[in-house]
Formats: sequence, structure tokens, C-alpha cells
Amino acid sequence: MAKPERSDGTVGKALEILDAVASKGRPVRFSELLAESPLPKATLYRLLQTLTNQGLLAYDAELHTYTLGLRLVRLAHQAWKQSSLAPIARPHIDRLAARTGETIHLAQMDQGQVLYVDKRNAAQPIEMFAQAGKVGPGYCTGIGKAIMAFLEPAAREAAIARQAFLRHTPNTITDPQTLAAELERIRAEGVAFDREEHEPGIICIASPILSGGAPGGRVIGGVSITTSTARRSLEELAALRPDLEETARAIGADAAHWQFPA
Amino acid sequence: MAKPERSDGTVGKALEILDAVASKGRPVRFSELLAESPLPKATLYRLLQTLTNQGLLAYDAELHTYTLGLRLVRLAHQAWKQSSLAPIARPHIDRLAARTGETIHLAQMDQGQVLYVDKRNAAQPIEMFAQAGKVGPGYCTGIGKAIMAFLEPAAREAAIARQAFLRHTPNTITDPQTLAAELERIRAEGVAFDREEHEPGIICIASPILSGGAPGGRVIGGVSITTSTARRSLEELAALRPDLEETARAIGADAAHWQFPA
DNA sequence: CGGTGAGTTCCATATAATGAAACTCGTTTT
DNA sequence: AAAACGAGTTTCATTATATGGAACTCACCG
Repeated sequence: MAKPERSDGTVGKALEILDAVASKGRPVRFSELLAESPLPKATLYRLLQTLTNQGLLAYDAELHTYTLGLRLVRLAHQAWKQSSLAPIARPHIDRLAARTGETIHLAQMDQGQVLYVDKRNAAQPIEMFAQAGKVGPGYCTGIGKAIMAFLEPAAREAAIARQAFLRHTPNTITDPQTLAAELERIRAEGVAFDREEHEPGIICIASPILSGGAPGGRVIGGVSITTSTARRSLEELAALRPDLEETARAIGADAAHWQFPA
Repeated sequence: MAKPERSDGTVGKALEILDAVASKGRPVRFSELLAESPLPKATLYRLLQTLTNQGLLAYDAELHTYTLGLRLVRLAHQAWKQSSLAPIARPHIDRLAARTGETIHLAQMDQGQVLYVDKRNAAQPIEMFAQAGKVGPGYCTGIGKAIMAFLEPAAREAAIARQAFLRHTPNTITDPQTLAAELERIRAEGVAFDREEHEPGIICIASPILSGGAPGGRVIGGVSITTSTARRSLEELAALRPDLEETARAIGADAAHWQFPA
């Protein structure tokens, strides 16, 4: 059969439902989910019941709506502690934030997207989960490009293929070929820049984090320094390169014996 | 049959595995999981494969270990935004933190435990997920007692029954009867105190958050002000009660049309 | 060189998921 | 007020899926 078979049985279906609820970003009614789901009414219904009584979804009996459940928050806390670079990288990015006075992002790749796992915000107060767990596009962020550039060729191709290539600004890369060429340049150069490709006025310099902190190591994430054109020029940002690279190297070295997330 | 039947089919089993991995807090080998699981080898194996290729677990091919996957972090970000009180409560707890200069916790009840969904730390820098997603015992924290005190009688009994009653300090409540009496007092009084019941030297005052911000509303969470005996006495802490209650009331009012997590 | 144990695959069987259809209940239409 | 409707829920025979005992592979150990 020519079927890709991506379903993974019941668990896969349950996850699709969670994603569907997550993607709405607001309480969802049964009928909305039904309309978008290939599953028949009864099946969807029972799956929702299961998810609800497992605490992965929460059901509001008055409004007849589902939202993601708090049990996910608990699990994620553990996941973040044990599978993300954040705990290891914390002292390093704290130092970088203090030294540069700019916003620092720490991210890993998850399913073709950039998943931010930690952040230091120069001035502003904290924002907790509002920051970690956020995802961004890989093709138009510095950190996304930095990570993709250092993936194995096969994985890189796969990642490129998953990008949406939506134009966000005049500088956004909107096709696979241009992106591939840009990644080539980044791999040669060692760092990636976001030249207002995602948001006008926002620029960044990003470095991949290589396992072991040495060239040749597997890429396990990325760090970036973000600023606005109002605060610094691209050249001034480029001047922070040594600090950024030293931070990335140090994180990579500390994480040498880390496992890689798919 | 006298069977409680808590399993929920395949999805339930998959969740149990996730919990098992989570509870270890470190990379786990297949055989460790097998030893603790009632599932036969083959079943556990295939379930792990499913979870891994769904991104809920990450597998390290070199070390043959599993850890929680980053996909959970993504989902949790959404869950936190749409199902927790945190986004709604943020301005209120920011204000309370600024006014009191003490550490503020915002929590909700999840399966008998206190789940912290946000935190403001007086002095120290941020710690992101390291804070939100954390769980604590319900029977020996101010916020846990405050929430439990205002649950419906049936839910309160159920919550009491789920407590571990481990002695953490000389002041810890270690039996259901004492806890029930304490909750009675808290319900009459309106606020709960943690008198070094969980950690020596740490005290707190906590208020339930009632839906609508008015007495009679369903309890949807709690806020607390925590300090150490070195900084303030219980009496001084009690003096912050008006600020605390006003904050809880305001959050409850803003959340009036919120759904309740099971 | 044979043994041991972790991890993986096989396959007949049992179990759990499925989905068409019927039902309930609250709301809208006539 | 009755009828029609639509969202949500339940039923049950059927089917697809998960199951788990056992056999296999492979690396390491004695």
C-alpha cells in the first residue's frame, strides 16, 4: 500500500484531538471538533471522554466546551527539566544576558519548528510559560536557520520541506532554494542573522549549540541575541558574536552527554 | 465486578507510561520501566515506540533511554494559556508582588495536589517553567488548604482522601481528622496560614479565589504570600490580608466566566 | 565457546475501538 | 402547542487493534 501510515493507532488519534484543541487556542465545542475531524461522532465523543477523565482535557459542563487540561502543565514541567537544554544552559544565558543587556532566546527544534525553551528579557519582568513553550517558524528566525544549517543533510532537507514559507516582511525567505542557499552560507559562516525576516524592526544573531561544544558535534539547539533596529544596527549586533559563540560553546560542552530530542 | 476500572483503554496505559517516565525525573531504560509496569514486554515496547514517534517521549539511541519529549512543552504552553488562571491573574499578582515585596504564588488544584501556575519572586530573577508546573502537597501548604477548604463537601472529602499526610516538620498535619477540622476553621475564617507545616522557617498566608470574586462562588484556585520567619512574623504576614484578599477577589471577578478544571 | 540478559519481532487470539443508527433533550419554527 | 431540528449521548454488532507468549537477535560475559 502507498499509505504513509502516520496514525499510530488510538494514541495517535488522541494526540490529534489534543492538537486540534490546542490549535484553537480557546474553548472548543464538540461540534467544532467533529466538523474538522475525520472521526465519526461516537468515536470522537468517547475519545474526548477518555482524554477528559485523564486530565489532558478539561470540560466545561455549562458551556459544553473543551480546553487543554492542567495535567499537561505538570508533565511539561518534568519534560522541560529533563529533556530541554534550559536547566543546563541557564547559568550561561544569564551571563550572556547580563553582559549584553539584550534579549536572549534558547531554543530547540521540534518537528520542524523552533521551540523556545528559555528566555531572558533585558528589561521587562518575567513572563514564565508565556515564553517557554512558544513556537516560531524555522525559516525566518535566526535561531531556526542556525539550527537547520547544522542538521545532517537528510534531516535538513526534511526540515526545509516542512517550512511554510509565508511572507512576513519584505525580507522573508519564501522559497526552499533560497533557504537552502542561506543555510549553506550560515554553515560556512558559523552564525545566522535574522535581518528583519520575521518582524519589521527586529533583528537577531544566532549560533547553533553543538554537542560537546566543538565543531563536528551534533546540533542540539541554538542561542540568539535579539534586538531592534532602533537600539542597535546589524553591525553592532555582529560585534556581540564572540560572546554569543562562547556561550553556545559552553552550553554545548556542558550538554555533551545529553540526549537528542527527535 | 468490584473492579474500579480506571484504565481508559490504550490511552490510559500510554499515560501511565508517561507518568512513570516523568516520575523518574531522569532518562529511563526500557528494562526499568518493564520492571515496574504490569504490561508485558512486547506491549510496553510498542507503546513506547508509539509515544516516541509522537514526540511525547524522546529516545536516546546510544544510551537506550527514554525521557519526556518536547512536544509536551508545546502542548503545555497552550494549556497554560487557555486553561490556567495565570494569564488572567497576571496583572493582579504583579501588583500584589510590587506592593508587598514578597513572593507570590498562584495555584490551582489538580488531582488532589496543588499545581503552581504562576509565581512572582520578590528579589530573584525568573525561573520560568522551573516554577510553573511544579506541584506541591495539598495538606501542608497554605494555598492547598485554602482551596480545599472551599471545595464542595464531596470534592473536599475526596481531596482529603488523596493526601499523603507525610510529616515534613513538627507542625505538619498528619491525619485526615485534623485536616478536616483545620479546613473547617479556614472556611469560617476566610484565609489559610501555613505555619511552617511544609518547610521549617517558611510561612504563608493564602486566600482562595472564588469564581466571580464573591462569597458563594466556586473555588477556582488560590493566591498566597510566602515569606520566611527571618523576614516577617506570622502577625506581620496577617497584616497583608487585605491586600491578599483584594487580589483574590479581583482575580475571581475577572475569571467569572472561566471554566473549571476537573 | 556456550551462556545470559536486554531489546526486538512474530503471530494467533482476545480485547478494545469503531461507527451506523437510534435516542434524549433543549431550542427554534410553524 | 405541536412539530422539527440540532447538539450531544448511548447502544450494540462488527471490525480493527492491541495483546502477550514465545521465539529470535545480538552484544557482552564467564
